[in-house]
Amino acid sequence: MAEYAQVIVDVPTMQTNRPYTYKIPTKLQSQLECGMRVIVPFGKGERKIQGFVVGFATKEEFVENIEIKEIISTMDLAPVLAKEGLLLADWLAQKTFSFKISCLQAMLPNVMRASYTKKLRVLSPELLSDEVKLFFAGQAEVEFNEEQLSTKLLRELTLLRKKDALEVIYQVNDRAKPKMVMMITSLVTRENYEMLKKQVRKNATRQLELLAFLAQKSGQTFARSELPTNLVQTLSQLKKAAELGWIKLEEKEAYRDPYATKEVQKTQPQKLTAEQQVAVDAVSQAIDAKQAQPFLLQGVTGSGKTEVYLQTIAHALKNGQTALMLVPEISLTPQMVQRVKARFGSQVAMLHSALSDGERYDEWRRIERKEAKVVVGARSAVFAPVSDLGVIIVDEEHETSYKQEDMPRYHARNVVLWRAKYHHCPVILGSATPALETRARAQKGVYRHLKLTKRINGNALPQVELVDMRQAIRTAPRPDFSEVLLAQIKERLARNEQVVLMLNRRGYSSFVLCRECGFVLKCPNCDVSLTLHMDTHSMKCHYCGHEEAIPQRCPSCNSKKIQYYGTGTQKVQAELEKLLPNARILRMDVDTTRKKGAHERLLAKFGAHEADILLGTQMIAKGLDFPNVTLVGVLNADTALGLPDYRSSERTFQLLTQVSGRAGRADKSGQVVIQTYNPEHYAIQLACKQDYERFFFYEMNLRHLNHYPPYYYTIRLTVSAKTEAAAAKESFAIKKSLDQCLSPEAIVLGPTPSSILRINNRFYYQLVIKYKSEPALETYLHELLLQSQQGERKGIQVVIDRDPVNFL
DNA sequence: GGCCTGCCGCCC
DNA sequence: GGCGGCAGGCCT
Repeated sequence: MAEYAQVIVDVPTMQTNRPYTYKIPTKLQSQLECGMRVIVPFGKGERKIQGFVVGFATKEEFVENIEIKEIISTMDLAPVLAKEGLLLADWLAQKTFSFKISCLQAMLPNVMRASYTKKLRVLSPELLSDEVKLFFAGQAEVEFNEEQLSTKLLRELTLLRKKDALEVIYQVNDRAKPKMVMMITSLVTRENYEMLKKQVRKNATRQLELLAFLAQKSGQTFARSELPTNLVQTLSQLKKAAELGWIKLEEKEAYRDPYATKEVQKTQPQKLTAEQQVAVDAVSQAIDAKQAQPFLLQGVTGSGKTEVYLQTIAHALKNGQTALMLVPEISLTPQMVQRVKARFGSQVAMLHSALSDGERYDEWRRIERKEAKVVVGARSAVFAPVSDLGVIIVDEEHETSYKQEDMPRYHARNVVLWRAKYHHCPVILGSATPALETRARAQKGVYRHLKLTKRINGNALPQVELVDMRQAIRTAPRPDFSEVLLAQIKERLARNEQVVLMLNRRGYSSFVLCRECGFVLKCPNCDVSLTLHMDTHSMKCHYCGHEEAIPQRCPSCNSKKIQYYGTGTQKVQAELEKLLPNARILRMDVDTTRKKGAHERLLAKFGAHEADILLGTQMIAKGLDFPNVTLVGVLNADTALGLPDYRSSERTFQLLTQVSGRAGRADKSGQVVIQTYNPEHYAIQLACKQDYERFFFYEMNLRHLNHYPPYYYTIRLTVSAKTEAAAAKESFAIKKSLDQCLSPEAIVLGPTPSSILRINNRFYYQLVIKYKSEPALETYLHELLLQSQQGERKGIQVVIDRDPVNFL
């Protein structure tokens, strides 16, 4: 047995990718394993911190003349991370320029992240001054936080500490406690009942009642809560009953099942179309052959991708294997979840952001203990502790929400591909509008290309009509509604059918502008205008959360001619109510869906036809399936097109194609109306025709000409600081060292101020590196990562983002 | 000379 | 984050 353990330590703001060596105390020699969490002393102050055991060493393996400290204790009886998780963390840290500790933490449920508390304890009470005594208020131990103390008190406390009159205690708190329930098995039988009864005092009525109760439940196991409370009040009474041999006691883990209340009707596999059958067969063969083969399943909306997913999952389960399915957070709500639950019942574990930390931990435990064989979840579910994976599915694989925006900045799709290699299992990347990178790999044969070209019900794709707003605005009854669209809406309402209206939120919110002097109300902390929120009657900043009252007079010129400009969902709703006073309108945006479960409730309401029009932002475009919706209107197709992001065409195309697919999914045919100021733009034209293939080749050509992915790799460096000068200085310094390490083939854009220079009183500059092959770059960026930690003290932050999903 | 303060490097 | 070390400044 090794004497020493390698530990990745969790020290806030001081992160290394180097493990530290600790001595294993004899009492832990036999039980310590890789992947366990431990508590170790760190630094001069012997501060206690959490760490992960990632390896072992013997004395010969290191020749260093430093004092080796001992592990204090373990936090786990069994490893919380398997070997796969540890290997994956190494790979992630390397690929995403992240600290290993952040990768390890990302794989565990939140509750396993240590929380630290600091306490002061009195050793020599006689040395304390009156002020310090007041601080302790008669207690021997007090929790404290430097920031909350006056400098005078702090100085005094520091002095007392030097004199050993006080000591600081660091504590690591583990919040991961499985909820336990006491299970009782009755050992009282008809045979021994009389005998046991004789042993009880005649006047002990409670005991006799209990015995009678147990005789009724003979041999059964039940929770303690099912025992009438008047029979057994305390745990010691229970234990006594166990001693007498009346019952057997057991502690069992209780799970908080967030879906427990809902009864789901079980569904059977549906009959497949020829195309679906080809897809299911291809993936099933790869499952049987244990091939780590990725498939691109490209199918128009309504072509039955989900049924392909479900049947391949069933195939994996039949082989005794498990399955992992990722869906975008937004569509993780009602319908997709229902369909998976309906097929696989209690074998399904759900992981999504609406779960409480406790619920999430319970689901994680169910997976780890192999009680759940099918895992469905959003981005972070990609780390679910599933073993023996048979197939992994990524639905709507082009969704940008699969990319994590903070450390570790991973793309779930890439993690999936890694895990598939590890488990030797196939991957299905499903989408109607695959990311260009994905489709390009299918072109090259890296992914196998499966196509679903027909809608299941044989319906034609919806008719799409473009409205050129440059013309239409002249006769439009309201600036956001053309005559054509309004007429179409009225027609549906008359037929008692439903309508979905979408507006692009980006650049589409209400702000306040003074018509006298042109003053625009801006956030005091960020370089953005404040957005009007009618529900709270206030002006809000979407970046830092700043909130203030709606001005009655212009703060600049004191004119009363200050009014709302632009269009938010709220304003559109108000317009719509004026145009169609009898229509029932449901608004769905960030504001109306903030509360837990609100998203679900709104959709259920719309599904039950309690509203005629669903008005919302991007979130309504995804995965919804309402048979009675026969008209989809897009109010502003092009607001995203003008953004300085090379992906804006791709985004617009995807969004329009997706939302168009929402119309007429069942027996009724659908109509789509798209209002735009750029009717001739290729992304809009081709989205109208639902022509992904032409869009793909056209866009690929542009990417090739402009040196963008998938022809080039990109890395974005963002530098932020408290002053603009500091941010600029640091970013130019980085640019200089980059020039030294890069080959002439690489392209560096910038440094330039970010599109929003100031957010929350920090200034942002950015650099973009475009390259094909740069052997020295990865090493340089890892050095930059370690270096950037020093800068953090001076308030300079550097963020390295490989393959960023947006350039803003 | 003594001691407070700010900055820097290191922590198994 | 926290601690010791070290350099520079000002007090008595």
